[in-house]
Amino acid sequence: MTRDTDSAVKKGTESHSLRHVAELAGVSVATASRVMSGSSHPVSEQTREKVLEAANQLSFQPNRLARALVTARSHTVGVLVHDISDPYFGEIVKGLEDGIHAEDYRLFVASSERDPQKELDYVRAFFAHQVDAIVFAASSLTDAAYAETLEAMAKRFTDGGGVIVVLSDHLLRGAKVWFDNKRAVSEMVRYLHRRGHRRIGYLTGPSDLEVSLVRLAGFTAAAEELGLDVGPENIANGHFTAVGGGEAMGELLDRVDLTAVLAANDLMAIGALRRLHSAGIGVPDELSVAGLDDIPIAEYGPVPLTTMRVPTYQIGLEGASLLLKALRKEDADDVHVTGEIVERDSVATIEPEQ
Amino acid sequence: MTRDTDSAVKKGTESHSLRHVAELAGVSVATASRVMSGSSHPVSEQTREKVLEAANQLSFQPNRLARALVTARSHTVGVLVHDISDPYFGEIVKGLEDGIHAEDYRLFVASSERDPQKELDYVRAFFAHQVDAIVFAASSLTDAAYAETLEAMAKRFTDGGGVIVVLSDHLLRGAKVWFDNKRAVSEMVRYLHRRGHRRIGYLTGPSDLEVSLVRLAGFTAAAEELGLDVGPENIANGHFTAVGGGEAMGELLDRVDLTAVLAANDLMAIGALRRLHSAGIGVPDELSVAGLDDIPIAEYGPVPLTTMRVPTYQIGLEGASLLLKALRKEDADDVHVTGEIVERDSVATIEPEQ
DNA sequence: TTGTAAGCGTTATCAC
DNA sequence: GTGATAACGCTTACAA
Repeated sequence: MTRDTDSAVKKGTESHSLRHVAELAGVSVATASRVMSGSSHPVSEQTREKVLEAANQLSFQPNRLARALVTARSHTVGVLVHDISDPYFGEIVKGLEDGIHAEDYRLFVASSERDPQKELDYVRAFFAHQVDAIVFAASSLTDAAYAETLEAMAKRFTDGGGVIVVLSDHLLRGAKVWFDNKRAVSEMVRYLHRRGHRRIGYLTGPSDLEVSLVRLAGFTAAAEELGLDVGPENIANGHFTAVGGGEAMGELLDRVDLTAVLAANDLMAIGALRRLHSAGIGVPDELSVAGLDDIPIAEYGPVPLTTMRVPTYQIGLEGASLLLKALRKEDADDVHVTGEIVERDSVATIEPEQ
Repeated sequence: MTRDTDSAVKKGTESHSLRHVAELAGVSVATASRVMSGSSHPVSEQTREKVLEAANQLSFQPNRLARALVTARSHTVGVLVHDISDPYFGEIVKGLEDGIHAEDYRLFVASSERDPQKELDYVRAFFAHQVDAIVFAASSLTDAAYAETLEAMAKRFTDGGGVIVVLSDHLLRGAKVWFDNKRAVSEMVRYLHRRGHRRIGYLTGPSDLEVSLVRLAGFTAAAEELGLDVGPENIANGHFTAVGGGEAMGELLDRVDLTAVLAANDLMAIGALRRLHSAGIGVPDELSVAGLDDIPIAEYGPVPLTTMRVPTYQIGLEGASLLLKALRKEDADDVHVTGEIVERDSVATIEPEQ
């Protein structure tokens, strides 16, 4: 019961299968496959050329889906981010993509918007599409039911040979590219201290986000270490946005008298900057402001922001490298990347008091 | 020659196939398929429940690759952008993703970096992965060999039932979401004119990019229409970056005396802003500057930038809707989206001269 | 309403 | 060095 044996060598517009190539080359499908897949199985040079010629003539493209079905390797990777329109994640995705392109892997991208349900949906969808690896670019959410489900799913995935890479603090274990958020914040606090600041405020992010907690820990740890007098009144929280930063800044302004404010991320710092601007408070003359991340906007804000550069592109690239290694069953250590302080104009050097 | 009939109902950690579900439910694979795929083929309520129960117990996830192989629908879409770390594309991708998520489509993302070879590679890879549709988010490149190859590939793709969506000026035809770049620039010129400006400069982008040409055409058309005196000396070109904009601004400064400068995009405008700032030229008091796109940075620049908002998220969303319609063989008209001018602080109203 | 079996486009096993 | 042919996990005639 053949379908269209006759149409064998029709050089039309439809997509051709290995069978067409084989027929045109006058060889078996098996042989054609061996040539096209770069198999190690021997094929005579003459035959190889015939096949290549036929494939070329038909513009043959092997169907990766079919190949995936039999090899159990889809050559696809799923990456989960919080928001793909955020350049932070955009850079990571770019690094990942550049890293896996060479080995001919493709990237599925999903933006969860920090919605636990959506996040689980996307991971499930990745599974359905048989991705070889999943990259969690963002930190995990702190929803209990979500955590449990995700962990169970991850276990099945890795047990089945799937690779998990995390590029952030995450409840899931897997190959990890590691930017030490706690240490980064501590370092920024020490930097401010070095510039003479003693009364320092902190704008923290939403407490249901792991990063928020970690970064906050970095602040309190450094404050304690340096013997700074920071109580709860020195800390205000808001969303990881400019608006959130502005509001938090407003709170702090009402509560305490400070010489410097550190924000949990640049967006919040920019919001703080704008708030101070509209309140007529000069930066850095009356109050210093520092951020964290060095997003593109940081440079162009009302006052060029002093912040710490998180090497996002590199994180993506290292993640890709780790992922590829894991896929090859090579083991590799977690990678630790470090940021560096980018000094711009938002922090003043002052005479230390007390 | 059965493989592991015995392991039928093993509730382990490996991934299960329809066969396992069928065996656990005590039905045939066909019946299980009919339930899981939501087929219209009748299945008794009792059987359906048994199957659902079994699937649930095994956490069964249908293998989309296998399904795609037989239905010739992969439920994947590829999107090609110039740079995924650019929020312009990030927003589009987000809109696309949100739009196709509901219908359970997944998104492959590829960043071509405007490299013709890379772009073709990615498109070929999309084909190999049997995407149902390809979205060209960025304008096409103007390389002749590239154009020819791409056109041939596109023809084969659409002939085979593939859907092409373009979200920008593109050599390829397909469902189109349309932002009239020429008109947008013209409108900005008219806006500057309304604010009293007569001596207007233009910072244009690289001439090997279609958008550059189209936007430039918008400038010259409006200038002519308004009887403005703009010769070649009023136009400087540079890359679509802040650095490029700064350099182009420098050129203009050396050549002509202007009251306003329009940049082909916001990044260039910001570059111009910075250049003017360091040259001690006040914006908007001494010179007005306007951009185009309304990227996130626009608001936070040295001077909040007056520009035109390109509804990127909406473009993505409409693109998704068009794509879904085409996939359903419904026909739909191209969608025309419009931008609106966002007035900030970089443009002054002046007394028209001459 | 259910089941049997062919087939999607590959690769892999086994003969020759 | 080459070729049949059985998978991979699913859908879909066609039968029953």
